[in-house]
Formats: sequence, structure tokens, C-alpha cells
Amino acid sequence: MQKKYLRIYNDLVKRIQSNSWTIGDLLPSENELAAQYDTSRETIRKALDLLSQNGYIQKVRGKGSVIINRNQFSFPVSGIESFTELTEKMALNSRTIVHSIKYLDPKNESMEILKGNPNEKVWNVNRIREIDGEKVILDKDYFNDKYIPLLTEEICQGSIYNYIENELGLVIGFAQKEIVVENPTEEDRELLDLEGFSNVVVIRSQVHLDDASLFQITESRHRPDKFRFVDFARRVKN
Amino acid sequence: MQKKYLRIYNDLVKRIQSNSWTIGDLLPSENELAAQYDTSRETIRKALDLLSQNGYIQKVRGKGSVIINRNQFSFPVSGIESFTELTEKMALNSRTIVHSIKYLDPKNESMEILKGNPNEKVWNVNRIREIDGEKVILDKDYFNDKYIPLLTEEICQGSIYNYIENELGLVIGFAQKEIVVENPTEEDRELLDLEGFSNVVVIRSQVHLDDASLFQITESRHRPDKFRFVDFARRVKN
DNA sequence: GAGTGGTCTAGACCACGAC
DNA sequence: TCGTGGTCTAGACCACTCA
Repeated sequence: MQKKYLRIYNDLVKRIQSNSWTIGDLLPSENELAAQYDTSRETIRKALDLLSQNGYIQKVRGKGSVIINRNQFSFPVSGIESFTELTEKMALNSRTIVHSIKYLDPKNESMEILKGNPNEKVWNVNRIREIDGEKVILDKDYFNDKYIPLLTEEICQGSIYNYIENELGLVIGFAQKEIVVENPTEEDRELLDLEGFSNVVVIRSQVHLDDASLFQITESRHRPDKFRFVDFARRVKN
Repeated sequence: MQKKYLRIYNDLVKRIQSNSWTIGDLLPSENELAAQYDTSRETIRKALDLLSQNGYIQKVRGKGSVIINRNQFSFPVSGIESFTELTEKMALNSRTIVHSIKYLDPKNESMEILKGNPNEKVWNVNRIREIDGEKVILDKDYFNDKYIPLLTEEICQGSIYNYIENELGLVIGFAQKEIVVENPTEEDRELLDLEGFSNVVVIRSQVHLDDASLFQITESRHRPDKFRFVDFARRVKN
């Protein structure tokens, strides 16, 4: 038995994406939807809140819920998404090269944040992402071995996130992400096709599980012409 | 009379920021908070949802609400925030130079998106942001004159957002933002202290009002060493 | 088993927009 | 005035964690 408000949300997303309404149209009112889906208004409101958060509608008091145009930009990277999810969605011609897998003692590597107990170690994976035959992204990932006891080349070759969520049953909760532009390191120059570019875009993130524990630190280093970040944001209210 | 859940949210933020709890601590349970604030549990849950969205807590089923560390990175730019708000928050030594104010016919300027009726025009403001004596950001803003009938140099010198929200009474709803790295234009080289940098970071956004109407397009061009973007994201659920 | 957060309900009153 | 979304309530049942 799926959650009712999620079922309604998914149904409405489907109806919006199939152009049942056009941009600027109003959704049926909350009371009408409550009747249609045979549920209470608060449950409808939960589904509509999700639609609003994800940029499908804008609620206007006294009027209704307006369908808005979310996909002004074509490369949806808002939120946490893995490279594999992304390339699948965009149908990019891509390849992943596992460059190295190491099992480190964090106290030697200035990765103090990741260590919980002093005898916990850290997995480090470096992967190169090739798009259309060019090496344009270097992903450096660090995992606490408390959560990921073993990493093999096969796992790293596929989607580590898929492995984590579906095989290990861990649930990602939230991430903090930082985007800056830096000078390329020796390693960048060696592993990527930088072609004279004098900068790389670096995305550093700390990924936490459902129970708020930090389990991964990543550094994703992009050739600047292949970088694009898209964000959908609501104005912060008081 | 302020909204109850907002009052509770603000109170809890204050208590968190004053270190009433440390990272990893549990908030009082929802039932206990409901009693403390003399309200229903659903109202408490609204306040906690806000805390969660804004990265103060992570709710864990069966356990409680965990205080999490939001400020691993020090430059909070997530969401929609204006340059003036930012510099104030960071206490930066900054200055704004209004370079030009123009009143344009959008059909000549490939700004078709902004025009609603054919006789509406568009305000264009170019401003240079100086930090510590260096010209490092070029902001190019375009406003539909339906919403902003008049822009003066004085308004542009201060915070346009402040003017819009407090003087005109307009309410910002949401924005779509895109971040890419580009080659500097002639204008960038002329107006900014680029010092041999061969890239600029460009943030393009479309800002919509509360009623979902598009009223502003902006392009913010940053010298790469002075650019930093921070994001707090929750994992998308199905 | 006790306590936690997650979902859902049926109803109430309010602020706002359109007519 | 009527319909809309926004807030708030009191209660119910469930799924989960932990002792």
C-alpha cells in the first residue's frame, strides 16, 4: 500500500507532463481534488506541496495552483544526482574509467571528518568520466568503511549509488555541496583532456545518510566547458 | 498575530543557534514540543519541516529529530539571495558601481521572454561589484516595466530587491538558475579586473513573482576566484 | 512495550481574489 | 458573496527504534 499523497503526487506529475494542462493553467481546486481522489484536503495539500517544491506549480492564494514552466533549462542537475543517473537521463555517450581504488587510514590523509572511531578506515575511489571520447570529469570519492565494507572494481564501474541504495539498503538523507573554480592540479592535467583550459570547476560535497551520519565525501572536478549546474529555488520566507 | 508554526520555527532556530543543543543531540519529541508550545502536533510538525528543509535537523523515524551541522561551508548562497543581502551577512568590504541604466524595447534585444504585451518595455541595469577594491562581478539585470515602472540611479545604487519587496510590495516567488563557465566578453574585460583570468562564471536566472509571472532576468558574471556557490540538498524521494 | 516520527482524517476559521 | 488556498486542531492508526 503506497502512501496516498505520493500516489496523488505521481499521478499529477504524469498528468502535467502529458500536457493535460498548459503553462499558466490552474489545477483543480484542493476541494475538488480531494473529492476526485476520495481523500481529505490535507492529504491533497501534501501532494501539492511536493509539486510546488519540485517546481511544477505555484500556489496563489484566492486563485488556485498555477502550472509553471520548470524546464526553461534543459540539463536538470538540481539536488543530489549521481553521474550514472544523469547520463542515463540525458542519454549521453559516456564511459567510466576506474583509475584507482585505495583503502586508507584517514589520519594520514587529512580526512579527519570522515573518521568516526579511530580504527575506521576509508575507501578512496578515483574515476574518470569520458563523454563523447573526451576525459572531462575526475571524480574522487571517499567512503567510511563502517558503511561500505568493501568496494570492488565492478561496483565502481557501475553506479556506486545504486549499489549503496539497492544492495546495501542504505538511504541517502542530505548533502552539502560547494562549487568553486580552481587551478588544475598535476593529477587533473595528467588524467583529464584539459586542452589548455586553465581552470577546473570543483564540486565538493559531504553526503549524509538518513540517520544524519556522514558517510561520504566527494570531489568532482570538471573541465569548465562541460560543466553546468541548474537550480530551482523558492524565496526564503521569514 | 504571527503564524504559530513560524513563531515556533524562529524560536527553535534561535535556540539551535545559541547552542542550546550540540550537533547530534535530539530535539524534544513532537509530543513534548506540542505541550511546550501549547499547540497541536501537526503545527509542531510544520515548524520541524521548515527546520529540516533549511538544514537544521534531520528527522529519524523511531528516534527523533537530530541537530545537524549546516555550516560546514561558510558562504551561504543557497536559494535566492541578493548581493546586498550577501555582503551584509558576510560583512564584506564592498561597493556597487552603477555603470548604465537603459530603457529598452525587448523586441530589439532578444529578450522576447520578458515581454508580455507588445508595448511593454524592459529596464536594463548594468552594475559592477567591487570587493576589497577589485572589480570582480558584473551584474546585468532586466526588468519588465509592467512591474518596475521606474528605475533611478539611487535605487540601483542600493538594493533593488529591497526596493521591489519593501517599496513596491512585490513578492518574489521562485527562480530558475543556471551556472556555467564561459570565456570573457569584451565588456567583461573592459569593466572587470580580470587580471589574466581566462574564464568567467556566469549565473543566469529567471525570477518569478508570487503569482508565477516572470518579471526579471539576470546575468551575474563573476571572476572565477571570487565565485563560490553553496547548496544544501535533500535526496529526492520517489 | 513504550516512545518516536509518518500518515490520514473531518472539521473549523481565516485572508485573499474574482465577480 | 463565493470560492480559493493558508492555518490550526484533536484524534486515530501505523512503522520504526530501543531497551
